[in-house]
Amino acid sequence: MVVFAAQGDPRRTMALLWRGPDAAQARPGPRPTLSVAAIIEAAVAVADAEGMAGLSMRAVGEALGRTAMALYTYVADKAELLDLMYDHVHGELVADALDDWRAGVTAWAWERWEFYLRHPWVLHVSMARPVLGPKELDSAERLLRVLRPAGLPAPVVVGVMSELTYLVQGAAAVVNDSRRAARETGQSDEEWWYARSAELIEVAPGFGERYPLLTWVQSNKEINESEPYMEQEARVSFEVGLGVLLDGIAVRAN
Amino acid sequence: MVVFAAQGDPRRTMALLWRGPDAAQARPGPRPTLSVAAIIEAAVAVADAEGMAGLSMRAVGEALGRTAMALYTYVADKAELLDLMYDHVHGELVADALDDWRAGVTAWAWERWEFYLRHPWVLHVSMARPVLGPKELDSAERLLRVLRPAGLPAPVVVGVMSELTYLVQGAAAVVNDSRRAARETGQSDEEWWYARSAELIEVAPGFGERYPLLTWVQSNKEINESEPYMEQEARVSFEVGLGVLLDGIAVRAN
DNA sequence: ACCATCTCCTTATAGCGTAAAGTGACCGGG
DNA sequence: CCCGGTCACTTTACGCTATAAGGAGATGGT
Repeated sequence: MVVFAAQGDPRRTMALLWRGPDAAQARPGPRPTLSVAAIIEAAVAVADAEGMAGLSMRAVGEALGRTAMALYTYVADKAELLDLMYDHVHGELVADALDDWRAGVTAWAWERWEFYLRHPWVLHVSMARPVLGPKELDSAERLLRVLRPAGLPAPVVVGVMSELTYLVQGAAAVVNDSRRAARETGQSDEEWWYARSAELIEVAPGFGERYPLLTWVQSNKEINESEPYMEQEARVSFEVGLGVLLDGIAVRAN
Repeated sequence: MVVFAAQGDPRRTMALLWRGPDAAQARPGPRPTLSVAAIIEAAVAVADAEGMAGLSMRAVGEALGRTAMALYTYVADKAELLDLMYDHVHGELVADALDDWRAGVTAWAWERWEFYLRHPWVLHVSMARPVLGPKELDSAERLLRVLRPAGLPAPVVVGVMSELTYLVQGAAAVVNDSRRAARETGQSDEEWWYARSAELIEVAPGFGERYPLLTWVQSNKEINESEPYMEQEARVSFEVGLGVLLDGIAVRAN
């Protein structure tokens, strides 16, 4: 369900992204009862609540008391709407440079973490054809400002920027997917894991001999029962991974 | 389009994964003309060629000269088929420990890179409810063997393992998505980028002043015309990111 | 007042996973 | 040797998706 930038009329989409909707001048025909902004807001609400799979033109229209087709007066198609949604929510991101690049990168990473948990559908928008809206570009520029105090050369900065993004997105995706799985199947992480490991032992006897290292890392985990299993797993991996990555950056800093 | 493990009868799926199909004993009724193995093979071929979005029960059935419904004699549903496909292709992965952990991790990473470019649909299978098939677990155990010579404590190993996976998957996803976009839109990376940057300049004058750091990193790129733009971008980011991460691991090694 | 124009609706199409029911081939027991 | 139970496979159908096409009705400029 990865989706690309609108292909119908990129110029139109870019104008909507950068100039906002055209000023309403008096014209024949009934007065519009919706607006691009209202549609974006409703669509974000639907996507936040129902996920990317639940984001349908019908659902957005219904949230606004209209039919699906009514939306096509305001946006070219679903891909354009998604571009607008994507750039819109990037306005929530504000992390900027701190004197200490390490503190700055850490703050940036946690802001992103929260952001992707708040808007899981954003992870399903492809980065292969970036939207290039103002809010997305603003947030990219700010990440570069955050990294600047480390004094890395340009090619390394680009690589590190991508890597940080992949790390947060990958870990956040695990949390999002496990929450969705728990909701859709009615089975919590713990219930799922308990059932699966029982089956695994049954069907694969001699697990400990065949997988000594998996058994080793698994047995060395401290489990906090107050947090769903996969969420804790992903969050701790994120923290550790971020620390290792920061150490790697430090090697090349200054 | 992220998909989870089969939920209908996990025990059945686990048996298929670990024991293979049951031995065929003579029974009334017409002889089967298909097999789970043949269906998996055909489904992988369809998914490799058409992507996750093109993987439909109808398409797989057609590839085998049958209807979609014929498959349901062999697999419980599409989710179970996907689990079987997922574990099956993990049999292609063979990277194992080398004396030098750095060389070992590098070899592992590039094997994964090629793997995800060969099977783009694998990136759309969620890690929140792992399949837990033998081939997937074998490859996880081997990654742990690759990392062992670095002598990291167990919690760090888990974090690093996830981080390496997120890095390869994230970068490979960009390549896969850009190839798919080029195929579906008939517009190469270069054509797309050229058109979009022209629109960007038109709609956002003063780009250089508003985005000095983006302008800086962009102008410091060497572009090799023989490789599609986004692919080169992703591959170079992957190389650089991997190097930085290895440096970070080295800080904690021994 | 009229008409061009615009918003919004209804209808229709092709494709998805899969439930339900029908067809006919095959094997073991009488 | 044939018959009844069983199984492979097909057809049909349902509700879901994005969106093309065309119609209804409201509005502002002339």
